[in-house]
Amino acid sequence: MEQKKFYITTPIYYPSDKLHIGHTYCTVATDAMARYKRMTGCDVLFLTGTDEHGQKIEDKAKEAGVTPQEFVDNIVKGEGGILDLWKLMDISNDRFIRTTDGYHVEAVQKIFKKMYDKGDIYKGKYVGKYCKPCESFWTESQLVDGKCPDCGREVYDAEEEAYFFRLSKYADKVQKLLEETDFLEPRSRVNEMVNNFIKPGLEDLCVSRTSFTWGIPVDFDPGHVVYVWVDALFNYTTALGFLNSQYDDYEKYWPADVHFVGKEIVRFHSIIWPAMLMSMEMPLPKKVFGHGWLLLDGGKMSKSKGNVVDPYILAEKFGVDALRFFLLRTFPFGSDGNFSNEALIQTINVDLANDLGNLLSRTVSMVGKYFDGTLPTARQEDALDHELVEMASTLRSRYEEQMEHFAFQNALAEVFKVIARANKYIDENAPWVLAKDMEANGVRLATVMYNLLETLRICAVLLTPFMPKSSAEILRQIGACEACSTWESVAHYGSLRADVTVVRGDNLFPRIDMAKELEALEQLAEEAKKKSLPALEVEPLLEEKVDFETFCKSDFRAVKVKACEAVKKSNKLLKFTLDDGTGVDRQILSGIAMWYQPEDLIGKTLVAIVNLPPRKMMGQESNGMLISAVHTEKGEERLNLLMIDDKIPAGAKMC
RNA sequence: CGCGGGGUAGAGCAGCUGGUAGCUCGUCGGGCUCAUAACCCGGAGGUCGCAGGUUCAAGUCCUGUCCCCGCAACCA
Repeated sequence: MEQKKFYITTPIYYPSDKLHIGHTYCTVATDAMARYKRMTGCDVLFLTGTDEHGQKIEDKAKEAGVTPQEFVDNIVKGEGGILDLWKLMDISNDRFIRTTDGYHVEAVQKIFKKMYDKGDIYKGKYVGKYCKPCESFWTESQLVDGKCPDCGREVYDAEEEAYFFRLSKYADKVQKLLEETDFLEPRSRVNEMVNNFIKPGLEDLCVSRTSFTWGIPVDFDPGHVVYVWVDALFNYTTALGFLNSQYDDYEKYWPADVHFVGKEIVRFHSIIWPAMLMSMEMPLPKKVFGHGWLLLDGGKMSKSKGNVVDPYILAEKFGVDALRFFLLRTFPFGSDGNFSNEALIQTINVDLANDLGNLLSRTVSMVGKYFDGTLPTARQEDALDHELVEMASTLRSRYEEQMEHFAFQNALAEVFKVIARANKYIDENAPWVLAKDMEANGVRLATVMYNLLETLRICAVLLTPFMPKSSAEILRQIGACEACSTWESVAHYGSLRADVTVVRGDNLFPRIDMAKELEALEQLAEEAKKKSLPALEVEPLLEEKVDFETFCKSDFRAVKVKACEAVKKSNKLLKFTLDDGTGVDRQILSGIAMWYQPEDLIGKTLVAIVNLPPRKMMGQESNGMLISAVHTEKGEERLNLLMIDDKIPAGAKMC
C-alpha cells in the first residue's frame, strides 16, 4: 500500500522579539498533529520557520546597533532563541525555513517575476499619507486624529511607486472557496472574512516597498523590495523546493494538508494566499485552520502589558510534557482560552499526577508486590471487566475521530475517561482484598492487573503525540514491547504479553505545591517586569517658570547631623537632630529610612530648606526638609541625600 | 461607526441538526488503603445576560436590547 503523505505547517514567526507561550501553543499543536500522523503511518512533512524581513526588524536592529541579519540570527539561533525553544519543547519539525535563506530568496524573486510577467503584478502608485520624521507611509484609516499614529505629527499627501497584485481579480473565486468548501476552519471565521474583507470589495494589494531595504530585492527593479505577502506566504512551497534546487519535494508534498495559523493571520491565509496560488496556477492547500489565542486575565498578551508568559520558565519548572499536555488538554483549539498558572498547575496535579501518574504507580506497584513484577499467564474473567475492556479497546476510534478534526482537547478527554475508569476498576476489584488469599484468587488478581496494564498501554500510546517522553516512560514501566507500542497494536486489546514484567520507576508526574509554586512564579514575573523597565528614569524638567524672587524666599542651609534615629512605629521616617549654625538644635523628620541607616549619617553635612512651616509627622515636629536627589532605576526609586563637603560650616547659606 | 466572538452552578468551560442542563476544580458527607495526603461513591448548588416571538416543546431558531473581549494591512 502506498504511504499517505501529510504536509503540515505552522506560521513562520516574526523574530522581532522572543517568542512567548502563544507561539509555543501553536507549534506544540502542530507537533502533536504531526506526531499523530506519523504514528498512524503517514509520510509526514512538518514545517516551521521564521519570517525575517521588514521594517520592524530593520528598526530593531538599528536600535540594537547590529545588522538586521545579525539581529535575526541571534533571535533564531542564539542562546534561548527560537531553535532552542523548539528543541526544549520537543518539536519534531522536519524542516525549518528562514525567509533569509538563499534558496527562498531566489525562489521568491522568480515567483514575483512570474506573476509580473503574467500581468497579475503591475507597477502602480501607492498613494497615502507620509510622515517625514518617521519615514513611514500611512493609509487614511490608520491615522489618529488625522496625524501620524506613531509620533502624532502632521502627515503629508505623498505617493510612491509600488507593485500591486491583482487581488480583485480573484475575489469571486476566493469567496466561493470560503463559502462553499471547508477550506477555512473553524467555520465561524468564514463570515468574518467574507463580510469584512471580500464583500466591501477587495482592493489590489501592494506587494513591494521602497521605504525600507531589509527585504528580498525585486531583481528587475532596483530600489524595490518584495513586501511580506509574496515573501512570507510562499515559504510553504519554497521549503519544498519550489523554484529552487535546495529541496526536491514539491511534487510529493504540495498541496499542504493543513496550515495551522493564529486567528490574526487567518485573513492572509484564507484570502491572499489562495489568490496568489490561483495566479500561479498552483494547487491550493486543503485546509487553513485558524486557532484561538491564549488570553491572560481575559485580555490579550502583549509586551506592553508586561504580561507575556515565558514558555522557558514553565517548561523548566513543570516539565516539557506537562506544559505541552496542558496547552492541548485545556483549550479548545479553535477558540480563545484563558491561560493561568493556577489552571496549569491544577491540570498537572489532577490529570497527570492524581489520575494518570497515580494509576501507573499503583498498578506497577501492585504487580511488583503481588507477583514479583511478572504476571502469571492464567486468566479468569469477570463481569466487572466488561466496561473497562470495552472502553479501552474502542478508545482508538474515538480518539482518531477527534484528532482528525484537530479537536485535541476532546481526544485527550476520551483518553482520560478511560484512565478514570481504570482507577474506578481498581476500587471495584479491590486487588488488596484478593491478594489476601493468593491460592484462591491469584488467577483473578492477575487478570485484574493485566487489564490495568493493558489499559495503560493503550492510553500511553495514544498520549505519545502529546507527551513523547512521558509516554515512552509509561510504556517502559509497564513492560510494553516495541510491537505493542504502535498505532496498530492499540486497536488490539491484549497485545501486551501475558507474562509481562513491569519495572518500577520514579514518579512520572510529581504533585505540585500550588501555593508555593504560584508564589515563585509571581516573583519571577515581578523580576522579569523589572528587567523590561527602562534602566534609568528621571523626572522631566518642569515647564513652569519660577520667578527669582520666589526662589530667593527658599532658605537653603548647610546642616550637620548631630544625631539621627529611626522614628518608632514608622518604617519610613528618620528623625534628625541638626546643627544649623544658630546654636539651637533643629529637628527634621525625613522619609528616607528605606535608603539609609541612621547611624551612617551622623556627622554628615547635608542641605536643608529651613523656612518651611513646621509640620507634625507621627506625633513629632519637623522644621524643614532635607534635600535629596531622586531618580528611578529599573522601576525602582532611588534616593541620595545631598551631602556636601564637611569643611562647609553649619548654617552656610546656599544661593 | 463597522465587523467578529462571547455572556450556562463559586471559578473555568462542554452542550452539532430544538425534546428531561453536563464536565473539571472547589464545597459538604461517606468509603477504601494498592498508590504520588492520591483513588472510589453520594449530596448541595444554575429560572442557560435581559425582553419579546416562533413551536406541543428553546440554552439550542427569530427579533430587539445590555454588558465583555477582539479585529480594522503582518503581536500565535
